[in-house]
Amino acid sequence: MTATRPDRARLTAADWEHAALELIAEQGVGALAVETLARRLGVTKGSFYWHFRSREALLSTALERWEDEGERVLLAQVDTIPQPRERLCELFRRVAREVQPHRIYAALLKALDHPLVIPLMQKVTQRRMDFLAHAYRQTGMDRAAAQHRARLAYAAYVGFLQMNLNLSVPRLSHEEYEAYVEHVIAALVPD
Amino acid sequence: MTATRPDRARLTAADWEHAALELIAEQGVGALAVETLARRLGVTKGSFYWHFRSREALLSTALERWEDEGERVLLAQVDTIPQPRERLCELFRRVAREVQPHRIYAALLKALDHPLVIPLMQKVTQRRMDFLAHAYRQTGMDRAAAQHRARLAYAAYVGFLQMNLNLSVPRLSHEEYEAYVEHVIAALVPD
DNA sequence: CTCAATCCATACGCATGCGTATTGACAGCA
DNA sequence: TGCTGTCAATACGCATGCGTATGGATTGAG
Repeated sequence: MTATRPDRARLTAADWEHAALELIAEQGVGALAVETLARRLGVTKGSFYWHFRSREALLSTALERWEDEGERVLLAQVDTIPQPRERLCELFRRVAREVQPHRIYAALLKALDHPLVIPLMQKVTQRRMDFLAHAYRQTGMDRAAAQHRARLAYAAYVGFLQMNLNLSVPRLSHEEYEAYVEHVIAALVPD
Repeated sequence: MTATRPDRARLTAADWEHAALELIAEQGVGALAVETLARRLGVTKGSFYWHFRSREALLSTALERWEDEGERVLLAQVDTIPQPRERLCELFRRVAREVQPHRIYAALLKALDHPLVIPLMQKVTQRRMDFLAHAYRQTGMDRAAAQHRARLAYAAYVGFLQMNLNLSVPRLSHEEYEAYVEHVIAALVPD
């Protein structure tokens, strides 16, 4: 685990994957080009094709890495909160706070053309909606209502990301943002 | 206004624009290529560059056309409903029914990289959110709450489109879909 | 010190897709 | 009938970006 890749001359596959995710976060999946990445890392294509079979291969493993490192931490933390309603509120608040980690997610929303991105996002979406539905279920909702509410809440999340990160709809001030989050919690968390 | 372009030999700019929107709806903005379109229309590039200066020019006018023809009808119809709450419910239900017209919108959500798409979507988003905020205001909400609720509702709309049209998250049956819409209305329309 | 494995540079081939240049076909009109 | 404007076909140039081929440099093991 080398800290943020000091500039030792030789690279590893993981370095390429991290750089790829960084580039995706900044400019989207479409901007992920081999020579662009190479320039960023101070090498040439020659290096890349030693570590990876193809551009697709890099994208594939990078996305895999993102899925692994992504949400485990957050969900694990939130899962320890005993009160069901409090757990949902806290989940919403924490998700609202972490704007940075969502940059890649927002970029992937713009790449739902791509054959590698689609199944990944399907998995992630399903897992998260299941988590939400389970949480809602524990607040006393019946099965159907919990699933509908989970879908609604996750749609609101996805749409919000789309509007704020991909569009730059008139930026919310910090106060407005906090107020919005509380409004959402009031509207989507029962009682 | 020729009905769905009968195959007269000569084409007009409007034909290209319609075909462009059709292609965008099916395969996204990225798939909008000059020669692809030409093949569809049974001609070659030579024709295209008589009608348009460039690919960007076509995309630009096609998007303009979409914005014009898009939402005016729906919003005008809904705007005639006197009761504020009933107006919101009806808006939600009608939007829910029209799945087809949203295909282009969903495609544009995947193209929020593109310099022509971004400002267009900003305009459309802002206009629709203002409409929603106004409607919520008329149900008795204060200004801030109405804007937050409008943002939430529109985010839910965008996210839902993204999940259903761009992802193909486990398709909802017709009954489930209807139930979901009613759940959303219950959650997002006051009283 | 030598050798082999690892990592990278350089130079190329190739496909795609935009845009241009030139010529051709066909209409209506004089 | 000939002319002109409109629409289209063909052939090309050019840029981008992927992938390959081949050789050079560095490192660690023996």
